[in-house]
Amino acid sequence: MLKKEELPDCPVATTVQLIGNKWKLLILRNLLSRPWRFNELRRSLDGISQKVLTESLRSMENDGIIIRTVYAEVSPRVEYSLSELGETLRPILDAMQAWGQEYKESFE
Amino acid sequence: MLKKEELPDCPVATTVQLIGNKWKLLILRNLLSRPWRFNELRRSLDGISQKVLTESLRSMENDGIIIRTVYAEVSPRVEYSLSELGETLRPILDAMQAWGQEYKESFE
DNA sequence: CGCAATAGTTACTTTTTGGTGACTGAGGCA
DNA sequence: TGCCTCAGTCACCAAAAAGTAACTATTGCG
Repeated sequence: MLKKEELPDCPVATTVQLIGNKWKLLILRNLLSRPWRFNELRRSLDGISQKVLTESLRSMENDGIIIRTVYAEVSPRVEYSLSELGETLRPILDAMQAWGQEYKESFE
Repeated sequence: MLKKEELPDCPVATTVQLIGNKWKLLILRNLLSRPWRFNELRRSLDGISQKVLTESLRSMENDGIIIRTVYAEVSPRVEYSLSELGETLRPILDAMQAWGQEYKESFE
């Protein structure tokens, strides 16, 4: 979790620092609908490497926007879900989704 | 300007491909209020190098979200402003601004 | 026993990105 | 005359990000 002093003055810059990155945004897009397992995310995010996926998940967990839950099962199951804070990011992703939709439709 | 075939299926991924990058988002934040000159942007975006600023501006110009206007004056004046398409990004930046604000306030 | 799946970590290499400094050319100013 | 500003470009080098491959532990299954 970032400390207050490490945050930029500008609110947009603050948001960008936490989620202004390709893979984090795509992970969030997935987690908005339901919890996802590690390998499930990996298969869904075309082109992401295991390393980058773990690094992104760790970073988002540290920032308090996602929650990692380990189920003591066979075989091991780890689920990633949005925290309450993560849920509050939904309007941003919704706006991006809407814009992308419009943009793509403008080509038809 | 990207062609339709180069865009990912997912609308969020499409948006991310165009503006999912630290400096582009901060440039947009500035341009939402008014047109900015090159060196004015450079001074405002703390830590950006001239190279990265020009590259970001060129890329956004190619994608049709900003407009570069050269005024034949002494000394040369170049202004960057949002295109109509760029204007439609406002809700995304607004959502990011609102979230960052809330997030920062949660530390007080 | 040996293999498969899960969810990683670690070390090493490669690719991409970004930074630095020099240069442009036109006019303003002391 | 020489230096300043503006808005860049270009070449080169360093740093950061990402890819790759090997390895971990656990348990079930045939």
